[in-house]
Amino acid sequence: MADDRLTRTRYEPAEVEGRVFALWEEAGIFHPEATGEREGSYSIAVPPPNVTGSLHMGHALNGTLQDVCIRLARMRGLRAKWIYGTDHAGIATQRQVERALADEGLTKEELGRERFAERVWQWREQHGSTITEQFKRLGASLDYEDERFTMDPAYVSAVVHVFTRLYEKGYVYRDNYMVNWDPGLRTAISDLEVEQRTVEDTLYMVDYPLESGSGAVTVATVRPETMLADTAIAVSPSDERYSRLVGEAAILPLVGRRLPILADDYVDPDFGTGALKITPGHDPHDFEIGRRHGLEEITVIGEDGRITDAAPERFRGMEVEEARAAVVAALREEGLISGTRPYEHDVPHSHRSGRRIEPLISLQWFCDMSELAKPAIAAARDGSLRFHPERPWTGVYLDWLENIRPWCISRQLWWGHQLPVWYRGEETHVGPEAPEGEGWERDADVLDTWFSSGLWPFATLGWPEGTPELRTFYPTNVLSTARDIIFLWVARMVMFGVELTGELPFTDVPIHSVVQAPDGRRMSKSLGTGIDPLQLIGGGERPPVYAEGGEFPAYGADALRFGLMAMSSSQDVRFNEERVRQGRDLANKLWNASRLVLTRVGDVAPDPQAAETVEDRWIVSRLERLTDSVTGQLDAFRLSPAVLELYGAFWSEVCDWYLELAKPRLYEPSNDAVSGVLLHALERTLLLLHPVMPFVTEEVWSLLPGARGLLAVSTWPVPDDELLDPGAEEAMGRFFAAAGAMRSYRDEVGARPGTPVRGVLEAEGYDELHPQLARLAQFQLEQSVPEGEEPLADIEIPGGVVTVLPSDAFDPGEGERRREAERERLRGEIERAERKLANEGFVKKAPAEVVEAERRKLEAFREALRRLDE
RNA sequence: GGGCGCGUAGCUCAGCGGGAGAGCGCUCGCCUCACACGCGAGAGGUCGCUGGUUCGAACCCAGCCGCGCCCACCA
Repeated sequence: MADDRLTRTRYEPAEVEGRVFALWEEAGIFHPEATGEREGSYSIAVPPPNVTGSLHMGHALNGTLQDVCIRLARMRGLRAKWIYGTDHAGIATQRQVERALADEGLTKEELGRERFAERVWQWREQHGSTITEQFKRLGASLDYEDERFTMDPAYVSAVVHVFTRLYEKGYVYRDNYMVNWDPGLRTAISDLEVEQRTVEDTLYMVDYPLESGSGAVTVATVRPETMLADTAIAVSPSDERYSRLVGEAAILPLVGRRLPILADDYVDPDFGTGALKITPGHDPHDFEIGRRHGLEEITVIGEDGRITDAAPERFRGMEVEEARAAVVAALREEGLISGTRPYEHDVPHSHRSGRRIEPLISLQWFCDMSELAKPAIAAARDGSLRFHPERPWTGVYLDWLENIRPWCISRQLWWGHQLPVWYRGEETHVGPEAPEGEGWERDADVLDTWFSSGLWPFATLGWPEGTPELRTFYPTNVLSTARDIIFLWVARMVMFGVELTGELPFTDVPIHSVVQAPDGRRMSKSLGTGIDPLQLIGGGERPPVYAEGGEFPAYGADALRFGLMAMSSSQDVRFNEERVRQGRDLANKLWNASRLVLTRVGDVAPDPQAAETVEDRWIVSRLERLTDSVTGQLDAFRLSPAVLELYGAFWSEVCDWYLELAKPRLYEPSNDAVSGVLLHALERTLLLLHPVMPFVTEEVWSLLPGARGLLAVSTWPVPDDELLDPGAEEAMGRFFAAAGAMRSYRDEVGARPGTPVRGVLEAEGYDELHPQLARLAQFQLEQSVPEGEEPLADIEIPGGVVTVLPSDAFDPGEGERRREAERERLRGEIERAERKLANEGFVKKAPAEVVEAERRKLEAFREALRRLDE
């Protein structure tokens, strides 16, 4: 009956995982039928990884979390679909391919746009399956049979449809406006792709001579090169120093342009000199001021990051840094720099290229978000969209939406969704195809990747077509992510979802930890702080963030999953290999406990009703409580407590106590009753642990007696109050305390291993458990103190004492030492309790039951001390 | 400049108003017929500091010190 596999004393993930995963795939359980009914269905759309990406710790954590939800739903009998697919990831992918081309000595310009696109598709062919294989290694039960890509034809047409629709509604528009220009990538980027970095700059004081010839206005700037595009000087309306100059003009040095001096509230009279040079072409604030006052917008820095022909000839073609030096030198020559000082401030940088952002006025496409944001705000307010944990993420989400600004959606890239916009002279057409007639040219720009990602939960299901998939699996249930893309992605999906489908795309948004490197830095490939999840699963080289170096053992996927769930809560955590090891140990423990049970049980079915002893009724009862608690934690997305509770309950209650208690009966020839309970305990453990540790649990499940299907589609247990037994729980609680006290006694007294201590049990409530207590505590319990023997000590246990008799287990001298120590402790406890009860405030104001409990404790301590002193 | 969070055992982290917890590490004893990736027993915390509220505070409030994150383009 015992399977050969059960002879192994180690659980070997490498041997099991591939085999078990194949079983799931063959059974097709990851691909639910699209019945057209939303009722009875459950879905999650995976945050699509970059097509050419590879699995990092964030994927592993988020993937596990989602897989737990999906597996739980599947076990509840729902048609559970975990929507799979990848993102074309415009900038990231384009850069990878460009780098590959560079290795061949090519540039994308040499290839041309079409051939470049072909190269990207080829690249995707080569690298696109990597991440899929890695998700499988993790055990992720994604619907691999129905994989999507954001550049699939159907997806592309969904994107075109959305763009057109939003254009027709007036939300999407084209404007000449100030954007964040990334000089490295040569494209505009959105506000969210900009990060502030602290930079050491020099603040220059520059004198601008007045047109009247009587003196000069001094302005402060950290970017002297932009003065070439100055079109005004602004001062505060309240600044008396300058009030007489308002309406006059200054002459721009090096250029000679006439600069009107105007008053604007934006200017802070207390900063710098109180006079501000206005450069509408290269500063967002100045741009606003310029528009308010109708100033000319001059561009001296081009999209290539070089000085344009709008500047004096001697500066043209220079890089920004170069131009700055040249301008400063020229000003110095003319004696116009009246001072400098070091200046530390935050400067926008491109999140992608790391380059300093060049604010430029550029003709781009924008999406006005103000109307779209309204229902997204309402959904979070009325609780139909729920973040987990609710605080602080609901607030973070709302703050952003309530201050939302237009979104620059066009990108000057080659890889992505090309804008469905055609131009002919002054005419503009928006739609899937060019209008009739000659001479229409398509806009060369592509959309921000997040524009297409925003459609993910429904475009993957075939929207805008009313497909069976869409009807069955939309709206989805859960969207799980780390906080870093709440704005970039989550909020936009909500806005698009409501606008386009009329429904929230999901209702629950668990926000999980960001896993940091063990040293607290961000995990990143470039910093060398990343840890490859696959090397934890299958073993591999330890990265240098670990001082000790060496190799990771092959912990296995279950171990990694457990470790990630255990270490991640709501706040950021440092990666903790110990948790992964704990997961491996748990898998091994489960394996070995299963071996014990499966190699000994009789031919019976799991049966909680077979309980015949207190300990049987106790473990059955405990398992119901565990089921209830774990289910609640999982439903609330509190994975870490759930997983730690499962660990603790299985290890200590099932293994350390119950299995040990069950052994004598298990080893008897006729063991049906205990077998039924043991199998029930094992079965319940496997069910509860399966979403987190699918591989070991499925493997053990296949070894259970009797024909059964896959654990992955077995029924998630519902707690049954009928099986609770508070009496048994209380009795066993006393039993554990007694066994603990007796074991401590043995240890402190230095009892010889294997030799029982003799004693007499003089306590209430152990009738049935007498022999078990003796066995597990290693005592030889006799009926009464024999004639002529002098007891050595009393061990206090719930409901009485164990009187210790002389034996050859230890030297009695040790006993007295221990008794004295115990007296000390009790005296301390009594003093503490007396002091508390002497406090009038406590006695008068604390709830009666608390005071009463304190009195009972005091009495118990006094009683114990009396017994010791007898 | 706004906002949020964190500081609990050597380490990584739970707990968030009624006598300080887990895993690892450490100490002691055990290769006990499921498991040494194991079993049993222990040691180890002024719960960042200072005030306050309360009969009672790691937990609530205020201030401070030290970290971190998000949002924000005062030249």
